[in-house]
Amino acid sequence: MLNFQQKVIFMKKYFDVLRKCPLFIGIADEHIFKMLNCLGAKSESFDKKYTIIGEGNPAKFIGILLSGSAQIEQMDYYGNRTIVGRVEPSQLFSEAFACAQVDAVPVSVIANEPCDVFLIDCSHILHTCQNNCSFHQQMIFNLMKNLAVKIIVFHQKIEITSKRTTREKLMSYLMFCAKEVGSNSFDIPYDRQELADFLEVDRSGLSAEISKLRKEGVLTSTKKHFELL
Amino acid sequence: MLNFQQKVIFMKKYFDVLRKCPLFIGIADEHIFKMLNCLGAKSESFDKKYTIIGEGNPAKFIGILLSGSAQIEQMDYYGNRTIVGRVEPSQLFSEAFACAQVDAVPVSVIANEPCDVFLIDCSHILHTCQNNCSFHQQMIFNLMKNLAVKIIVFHQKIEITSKRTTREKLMSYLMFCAKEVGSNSFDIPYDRQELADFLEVDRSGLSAEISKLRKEGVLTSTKKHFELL
DNA sequence: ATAAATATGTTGAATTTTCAACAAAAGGTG
DNA sequence: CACCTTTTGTTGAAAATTCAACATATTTAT
Repeated sequence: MLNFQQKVIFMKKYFDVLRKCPLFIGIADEHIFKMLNCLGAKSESFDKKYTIIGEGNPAKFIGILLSGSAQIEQMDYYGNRTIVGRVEPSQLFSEAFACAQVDAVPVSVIANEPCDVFLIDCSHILHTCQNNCSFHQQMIFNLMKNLAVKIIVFHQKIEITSKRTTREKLMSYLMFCAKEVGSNSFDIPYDRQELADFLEVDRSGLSAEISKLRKEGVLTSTKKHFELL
Repeated sequence: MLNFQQKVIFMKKYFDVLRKCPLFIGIADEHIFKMLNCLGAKSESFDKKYTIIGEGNPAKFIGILLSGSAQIEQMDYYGNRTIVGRVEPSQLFSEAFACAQVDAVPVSVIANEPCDVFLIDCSHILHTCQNNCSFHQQMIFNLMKNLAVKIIVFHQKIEITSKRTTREKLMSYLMFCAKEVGSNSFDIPYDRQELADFLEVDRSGLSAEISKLRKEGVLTSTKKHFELL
């Protein structure tokens, strides 16, 4: 009951976020509420650094991030972290694992800041709902497109991390950021350790490389802000 | 007309391959022929080393590999090749780019051996066909699941290539292969250069590492056959 | 405001990779 | 079978990464 109340609060508070969610593209505003009920969305909140979805657990839920930001992380048995990607409000997470119905999610989804989320039981997405909700087909189509876009993002990550040197990885990444925002001046979402874990390099070596690039006049940077010269 | 004849020949010759294609799961045999026509599938053949889909071109087609094998390759501006993955008969390729409707495919699909393929114009998949083919929804669903599985595969690749040393990358990959076939004795699909390009390491260093592992008694191998001890 | 905790930058040594060049083995072809 | 081509293995030198340890900012909490 309490959860139901929170769900209603979230739906109102984050309506603008929800209508931008890839899951609801092409679906009229007035139907989004109905669908979230139909899908049995559960509302949850997570504090900074908390695990939203834990590595190794079965993939039960598709997540919609409503506020805050989260990171997709992979850990190997040596404890080395790889940051696979980042989740911003409106975006889905864990949808691939839910759709592929994997026994064990190979990543963790970690809250970077306090996060509000909706979690949708994937069985409600993969099987038509009892009410035979007419928007289900549109949603499957949306999910399909969303997954296709995520694969493009993976290709971009491979293009960056397949480079052999820290400098090349960093420059590939920064040039990609610049291209994306359409400016040589931009902020990156990662701190140094996170950037290192995203680029799959050593943090201290990354710091050294950034200093070197500064001295060479290739870029200026303060913390998370970069400018390519 | 000639192409239509070849299409019919392919449909008959490769029917067992087609019915295993992720696109046609849950669709009765007798409907697959009809659908391929409905989708306007084009049949094509490629010789070894030929480019089936070229990097930089717009994503127009979803491919179904009927025979042979193909590789997904990425090239950077230095000419360094990264092998993203491999395509075996029955599998789809380029479907993510087609579904995401990208302007420029970021990879090339290269025939490893002589290949027969079907190419389906993605507009026929993304928009309901004129005949309002009743299997279209099932196909979208299948495509969605297929894309989800491919994302899992990307996570596996990242788990392997995010390792920092050639040895760790190699061992991760080999252990993954062993797990997949359920035996410590298995063949890999790559030759040395291809394996190096898949693991994103130097070929000669990879050869040296394999030799070292042999001497240490960790594995035996001849060409593409490996056995973990 | 101060202390504590976290993040970033710096450095040198050890390890590892890459690169280039070549040798040896395997495969294909006339 | 001999020749040519391709693949694989080997090596040493140069370059780059990682690792550990520490210095310096910066942020957070009390």
